[in-house]
Amino acid sequence: MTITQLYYVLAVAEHQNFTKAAKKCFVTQPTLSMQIQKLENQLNILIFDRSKKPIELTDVGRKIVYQAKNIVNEANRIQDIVDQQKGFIGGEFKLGIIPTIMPTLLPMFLKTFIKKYPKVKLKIEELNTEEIIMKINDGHLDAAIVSTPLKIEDIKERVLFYEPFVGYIPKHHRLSDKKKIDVSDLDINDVLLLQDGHCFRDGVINLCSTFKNHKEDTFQLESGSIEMLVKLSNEGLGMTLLPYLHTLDIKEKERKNLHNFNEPSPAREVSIIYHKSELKFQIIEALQDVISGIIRGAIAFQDVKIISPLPK
Amino acid sequence: MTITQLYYVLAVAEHQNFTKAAKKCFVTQPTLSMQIQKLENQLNILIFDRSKKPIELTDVGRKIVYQAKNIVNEANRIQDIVDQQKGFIGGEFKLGIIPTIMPTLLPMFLKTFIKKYPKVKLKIEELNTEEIIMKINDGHLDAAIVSTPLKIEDIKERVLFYEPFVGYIPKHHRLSDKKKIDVSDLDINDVLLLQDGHCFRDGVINLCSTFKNHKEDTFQLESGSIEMLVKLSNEGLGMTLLPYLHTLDIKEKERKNLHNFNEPSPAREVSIIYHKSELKFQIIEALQDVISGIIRGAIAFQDVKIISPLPK
DNA sequence: TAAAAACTATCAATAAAATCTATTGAAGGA
DNA sequence: TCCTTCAATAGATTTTATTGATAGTTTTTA
Repeated sequence: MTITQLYYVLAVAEHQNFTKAAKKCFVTQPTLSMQIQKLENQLNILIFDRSKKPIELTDVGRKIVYQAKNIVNEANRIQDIVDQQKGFIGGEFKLGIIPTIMPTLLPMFLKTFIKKYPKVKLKIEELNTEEIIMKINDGHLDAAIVSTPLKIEDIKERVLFYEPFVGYIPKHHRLSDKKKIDVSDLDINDVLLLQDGHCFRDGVINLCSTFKNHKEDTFQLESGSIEMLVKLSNEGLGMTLLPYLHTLDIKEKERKNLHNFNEPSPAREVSIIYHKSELKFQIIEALQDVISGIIRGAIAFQDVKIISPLPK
Repeated sequence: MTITQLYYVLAVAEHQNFTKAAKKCFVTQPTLSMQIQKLENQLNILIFDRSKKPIELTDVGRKIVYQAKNIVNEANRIQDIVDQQKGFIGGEFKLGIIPTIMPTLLPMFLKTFIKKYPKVKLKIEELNTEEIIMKINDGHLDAAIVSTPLKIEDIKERVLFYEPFVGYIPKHHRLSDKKKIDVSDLDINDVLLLQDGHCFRDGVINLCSTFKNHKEDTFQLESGSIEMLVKLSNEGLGMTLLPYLHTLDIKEKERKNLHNFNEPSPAREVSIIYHKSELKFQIIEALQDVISGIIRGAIAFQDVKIISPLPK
């Protein structure tokens, strides 16, 4: 059994077609056919059911593909280990970012980063925290930028910055006259939230529950984007909370609706997280450096109180 | 990079000698030298420092060996997946057992097991807990039967049974008139112990320390086998404690010296432990089944209190 | 201190394998 | 029935792994 054979199996499993898989592997179709047959003979089982069109995996085949993915992933890490040793900063790097951080942070650091580290091929994906954790664990992501602390086994966290929450309070709201708002002013039933699955939603709920009871299960408007929250709020549907960086995008005439919190302002902790194996650690450090540098100019630091991003 | 190359690297890392490693791999020494050189060239690093005698790993080498172990282990699991699918339970299986369990438990289950699973080639080794943990981690053992809980990272435990402690109290001993003894009766200075390195010794010490101070560093008779403990005890050198299964071997005329504990009787937890990668899991489950079945008939269950096998 | 032993690297030869081109054969659709 | 699609097969070719012999070191032994 060779790693190459496993790689071929994965290609066929993915494309459900020997010819296409062969192209992806830069070999001819007979090569794939023969190598996979050889593996099947050695194991004395069939990995693929060739009678189905398109080709399907057998039951064992499915298990073998799962394991083969593991093996190929682990094998790829050997090169990473070597790169790390050499201090080489380059190669492909897959970074996940949660939706409420992506649109504000990415434009701030991306240009600087690719200029400083031109050999790194950044592949950035917008994912929610749950997906990110899975993908870090199975090696589909090298690192991610999320709201912390998560305290997950096998995953390390490095804080990038603390992003205060800012209240967005439309005209005629009961709080619109207060210059600075306080956590104790908040009422969960009056705060517009993001849809389920966003950790910023959970952070806000945690913040409100500090003083009030849990959310009542009455009708509640929920939105998929922070931009939309602002619009809904302008319609008079309630106040909302924004992460500080999002307030930089608020239009001039709406800025008067922004109300800072009394210090210590509630804030979310934003970190870069990665697997404890610390593969591609040099790139992770490079990212941390660049982002921290950029942020130092953007967020004037204040006294903050970190709100957990975890549900319940 | 091939799995074979990684396997060669592991062999050399283990034996610190190309020639011996080659023998273990059933190839000639030049094969190893060349394949490892090829890998080193491809990665453009040195895995081994050949200037040292015996050969040592370089810093990167150490990391690569760690990862190579992962990969080779995961690769071996492919065959296990196939075996599992076929319901095949066989192949070589290396089992470690601690000295205080070996002589009583092994005869009880061995015949049944090899009769039920004739295709499994059991290789059983008597080792102490420390050695067992090392060998499970480096893959020299597939599983082991030890006293638990150990709670060691990367090693899983499955409880087989709870084995109560039984007092062996010779004539004229201060406790020999009590029908049932109590933990609080014990005095560490009066209990014959096994030599250092036996976890049963540590268990007994833990048990005694529950009520008394630590062992005083005066002269103390210590024995290497439980059989010997009984003999020493018969000589009037003190009482001793036996694991329940050992009491089944006590001669008829000495049985009157056995004194059970008041419930909850102190007991040791006996488990089968194995690496978290769960290689050869079907065989581990088969062993568990057979042993649990046998034990159900041998130990009438009672209320027990588990004593930790760990020193201090 | 010289000789022997132990050990790894190198070389050329060879056995084994992976891969390629060309072709066949089977299944599905027009 | 005749294409088209696609995997399997055959035979040739290239690549790779392995071997035995040997050279060059270092370590051990006498």
